[in-house]
Amino acid sequence: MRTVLEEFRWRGMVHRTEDGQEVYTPGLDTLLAQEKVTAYIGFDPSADSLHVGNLLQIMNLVRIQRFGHNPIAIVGGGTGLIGDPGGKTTERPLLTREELARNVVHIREQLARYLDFNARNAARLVNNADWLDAIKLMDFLRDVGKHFTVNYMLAKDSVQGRMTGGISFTEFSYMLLQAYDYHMLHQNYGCNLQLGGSDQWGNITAGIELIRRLTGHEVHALVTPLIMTSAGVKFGKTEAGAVWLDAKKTSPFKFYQFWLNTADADVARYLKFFTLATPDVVAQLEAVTVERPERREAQRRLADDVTRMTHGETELVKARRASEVLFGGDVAGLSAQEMLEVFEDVPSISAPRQRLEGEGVALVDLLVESGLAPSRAEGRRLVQSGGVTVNSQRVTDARAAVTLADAIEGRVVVLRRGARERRLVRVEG
RNA sequence: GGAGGGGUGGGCGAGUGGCUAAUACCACCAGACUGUAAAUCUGGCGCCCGGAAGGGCUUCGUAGGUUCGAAUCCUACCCCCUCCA
Repeated sequence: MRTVLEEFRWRGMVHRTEDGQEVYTPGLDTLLAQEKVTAYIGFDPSADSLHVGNLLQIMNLVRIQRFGHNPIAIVGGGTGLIGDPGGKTTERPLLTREELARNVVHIREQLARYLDFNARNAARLVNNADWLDAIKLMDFLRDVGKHFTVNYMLAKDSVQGRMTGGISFTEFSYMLLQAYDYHMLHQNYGCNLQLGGSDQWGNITAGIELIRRLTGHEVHALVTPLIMTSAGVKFGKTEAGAVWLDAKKTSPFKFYQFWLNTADADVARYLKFFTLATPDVVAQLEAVTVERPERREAQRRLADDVTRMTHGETELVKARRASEVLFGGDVAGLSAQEMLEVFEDVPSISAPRQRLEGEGVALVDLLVESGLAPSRAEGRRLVQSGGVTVNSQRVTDARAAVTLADAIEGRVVVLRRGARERRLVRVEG
C-alpha cells in the first residue's frame, strides 16, 4: 500500500454513497500521496468506556500514524456536555459535569493504549473542553455562528432526522461546536484531515466550511462506513449489550470470546477493520476459512490480535487458556486451584459451606443466584430442556440439588448454561 | 385553541365483555445438527409454588367506575400522532 488512502480502501474503510462514490474531500488522495497530514478523530465520552465499535476509529488513527502521518485523538469533554443529535431520534439527557469528567479520564486512558506517544510523529490526545469551556458565548456567536446560516444547518441529516420529533437549540448547535473543534486543531496543530463514521459527514463538512471562511485554507475529510454484521445487525452489540474495552465492564475472556465467535462471513472483513494484518495474511486466512472453516484460524487470529492490543499479552494468554478449558470439553481433570485461575474472569458467586451440606442447595436456586437464570421458573425450564450442566455433567432433573459432594475438592462447582455461559460457585467457610 | 386518530408483553402488531397471560411475526433463551460459525429443525419465552397435573398472583398509558366477570364498556387525567387555527 503506497498511501494510507489505498490502505483504507483495501480495508473497506472508505464509505461509499449509494451510487458507489467514495466519500472524502476532493484532492485528499493526491495530498496523502505527497505529504504528511495531521488527522483527527473525535470520541464521545457519553459512557465511561469505549466499546468495540469505537475500535474501528482507533485503528484508523493507528494506521494514520503507521503511515507517518500525525494522529490526534480528541475526547469530547466539551461537546459531551451538549450531545450529538446525529443518529438519534430523541433528545438525549444531559450528563452532569462530574459524570463527564470521569468518563473523559477513562476514555483518555483507553485511547492511550493504542497510540504511540514517543514516535517522531507522536500521537496527541486532547480534550475539546480545553477550548470550548473557555470561549465566551458572545465571541462564539460572532466568530463562529456568523459563518453559518440556519438554512445550511437545517439541511444536515442530523437535524433533518429530528425535524418531526423535535430538537432543542442545544443539540442543534452541536455541529458548530464540532466545526470549531476542527478549526482549533487546524490552528494549533495544523490539523487538515478529519475522519469519522459516515454519520459524522455533516459535522465534519461544517468544520471544513468554517476553516475555509476563517482562514481560506482547504482541509479534508474522509468517512468510514457503518459496520453491520452479515446478519444485518449493528456491529458490536450482543444480547448482553455493548462489548466494552474496559476490562472491568467486559472481561478479557468475554472480549476474546466475542471476537472468536465471529461468523465466517464476517471474519475477513473484521480482520481488515480491526487488526493490522496485511493483505497476504488476510487472503491466506480467508482461504483457510473457506477450506477448513472448522479450524477457525481467522477467528483465532482476529481474537488474538484485538485482545492483545486491548488487554495485553498476559490477559490474552489467560483468556485463551480459559477458552481451551471451557470449550475443550470436560472440566473433570482440573484441580480446584487450576479452575479458580482459569475461571478468574468468569463471574462467580460464593456459597457458605453449610448450605451445601446434607441435602444441599436446589440447583435452580444456584442458577438464579449466579445470574444464569432470571427466575426459578425459567431456571427449571432450562434444566428440563437440558441446558444446564454441573461440572460438565448434564442435569435434567429440576429437583436436583447441589451438595458438597459436587464441589471439586470441596471448594468449587462449575455451573454451565448452554454452550457458553459459565458461573463458578466458590464454597466458603 | 379546534377536529380526528392512537397508547397492548423487548420490538412490531392482533384482540372490542367470559373460550385471553393475551394470535402471528421478529428478537431472545435452550436442545438437536455442527466448527464455540451460518442455515435449519424442536421446545420455551409475565412472576410465584409444584416432579408433574395443576394452582396462585400481577399485567394491555394512569386513576376510578359499571358488571357475576373487562385489555375489551363508562368517567377523569396523562402522553403521542395527523389535520385546522
